[in-house]
Amino acid sequence: MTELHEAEEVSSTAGRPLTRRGEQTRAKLLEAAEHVVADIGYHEASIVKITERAGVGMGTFYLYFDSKQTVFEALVVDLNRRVRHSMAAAMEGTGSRVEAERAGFSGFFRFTAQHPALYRVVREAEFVSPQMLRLHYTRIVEGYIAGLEAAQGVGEIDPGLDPEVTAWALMGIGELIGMRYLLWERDSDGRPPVDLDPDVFEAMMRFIQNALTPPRRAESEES
Amino acid sequence: MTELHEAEEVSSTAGRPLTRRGEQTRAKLLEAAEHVVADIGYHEASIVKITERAGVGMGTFYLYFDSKQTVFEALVVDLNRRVRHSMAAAMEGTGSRVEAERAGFSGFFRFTAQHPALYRVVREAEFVSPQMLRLHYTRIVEGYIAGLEAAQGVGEIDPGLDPEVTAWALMGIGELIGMRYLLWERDSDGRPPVDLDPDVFEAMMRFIQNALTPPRRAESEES
DNA sequence: AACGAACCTGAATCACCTGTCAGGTTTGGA
DNA sequence: TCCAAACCTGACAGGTGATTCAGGTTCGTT
Repeated sequence: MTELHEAEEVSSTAGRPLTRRGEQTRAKLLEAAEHVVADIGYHEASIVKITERAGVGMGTFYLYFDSKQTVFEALVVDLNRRVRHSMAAAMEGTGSRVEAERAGFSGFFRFTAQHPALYRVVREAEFVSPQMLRLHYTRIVEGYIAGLEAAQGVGEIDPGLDPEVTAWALMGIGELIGMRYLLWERDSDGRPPVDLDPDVFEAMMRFIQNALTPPRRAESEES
Repeated sequence: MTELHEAEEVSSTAGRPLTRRGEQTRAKLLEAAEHVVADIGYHEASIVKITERAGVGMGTFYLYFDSKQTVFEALVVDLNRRVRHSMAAAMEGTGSRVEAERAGFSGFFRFTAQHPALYRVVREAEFVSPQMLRLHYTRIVEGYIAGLEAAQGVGEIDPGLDPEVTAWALMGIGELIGMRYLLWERDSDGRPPVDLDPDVFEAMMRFIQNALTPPRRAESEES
C-alpha cells in the first residue's frame, strides 16, 4: 500500500471489469483532467469542469475515480509512464553515454513541450500527493542511475562521480532548463515553442558533457 | 505594475505609516503565514488558521494584506530576499569562482534546511502567482550570470559555456539536490537534517567543478 | 424482444472559506 | 488627564465545490 514501485492503475475501478465503453469513458476523463489541471491547476479544477470537458455527466466521474485526489494520482502515474517512454524511445540504439544523455534529454524536452501538464501537475503534487511527487522523480532517476553506472563500468564517464547524486543533478538541469526555455518562452505570436532552442540545447549539453567526461589529469587527486 | 524587478513591499499597507506595533503585527502575520503555508499548503491555509497562529483576530489580517493572494506574494518576496542574502553572505570574500560556487550552494542548502517553506511556497506559486515564481528564479539567476561572466573574463571557467544557460542549470542542480537530500531525508528519529550530507555535497561539487572547469584540450573543437 | 449488467445523470447535501463592517481597545503625545 | 489616530475583533453575508444517491439509459447476449 505504501509501496513506491508497484501500483499502476490508480482509480476506483480496481478489479471491476470495464467494457470497451467503460475504458473509453475512463480515458476521456483522464485526458480531460490532464488538460483542465494543466490549464488552471488542481484546486481550481472542479469535477464539473473536468466532466464537462470530457462530455459526461458529473456523477460519472465517481464511477471511475474515488475522488478528485485519485484522478490526480492517476494523472501523475500516467504522465510519468509516458515521459519515461518518450525518453527511452529517444535513447534507443544510441552509442556512448553522452550520446544517450543527449537523446534522452531531447525526448524529455519534446515531451515537455507537448505536455506542459507534466510540469504543472508535478509541481502541485508537493501538497496534493507527496507520495506521487516522489514516485515521479524516483522512477526517472532510477533509469539514470543504471545508465550512469554502466557507463562508469566502461570508463565512459568520470569514475569519481556518484551515480545517484549525478542523476539528481541531471534531472534538476532538465527540469529548470525546460521550465525556463520551454514553458516560459513564447514566440512573437505568443505561441509556445514546439521544442527547445537548439542553441540552448547545445549550451546545456556542453555543460553536461564537461560534467560527465573523465578529466584528463594534470595535478593528482585521490582515487 | 508588471515590473518584475522592482516591487518590494507586497501588502495593503503601501503608504500607510505603521507604528512599531503595526510593523510587529504585520511581521507576526507574515511569519505565521510562512509556517502555515509550509505545513499545509496555500489552499488549505485559511486566513483563520494564519491569524490564529499569529495570535490575532481574523479581521486584523485584512489591515495588513489585501487578500490571501497578497500575503502569499509577500511571502515569496520575503523568502527570496532572505535566501539570496544567505547565499551572498556565504560567498563573501571567496577566491576562485568554484570556491564561490561552493560557498553559495552551502548558504543555499543551509537556508533550505532551515526554511523548507521556501521550496513549498515556490512550488505552489506555479498557479497561485506565476509572476512571483518567475521573480524568484530570475532574481537568483541574475546573480549567477554576473558571477559566471566575470569568471569567464578571468579565464577561470570554460569560455565555451553560456552563462545564462549555465546559471539555470546550476539552479536546477541545487533545487533537486536540496529536495532529495534535505527535504526528503529524515534521520532515524524522523528529524530532518540540519544541513546537507557532506558526501552528497562533495559529489555534487565534483560534478559542478567538472562542468565549469575549462577543458584541457586533446582533440580540436570550434572556438 | 427482452433482460440483466454496465453505464450514466445532476439536484441536493454538507462543510468550509474569504472578505466586510460596525463597533471596541490601545497608544502616545500634548 | 484626555483625545484622536491606529489598531483590533469576530459574527455574518455571500459563495464554492466535493461527493452522494435515487432513478434513468444503453449494450450485448440469447
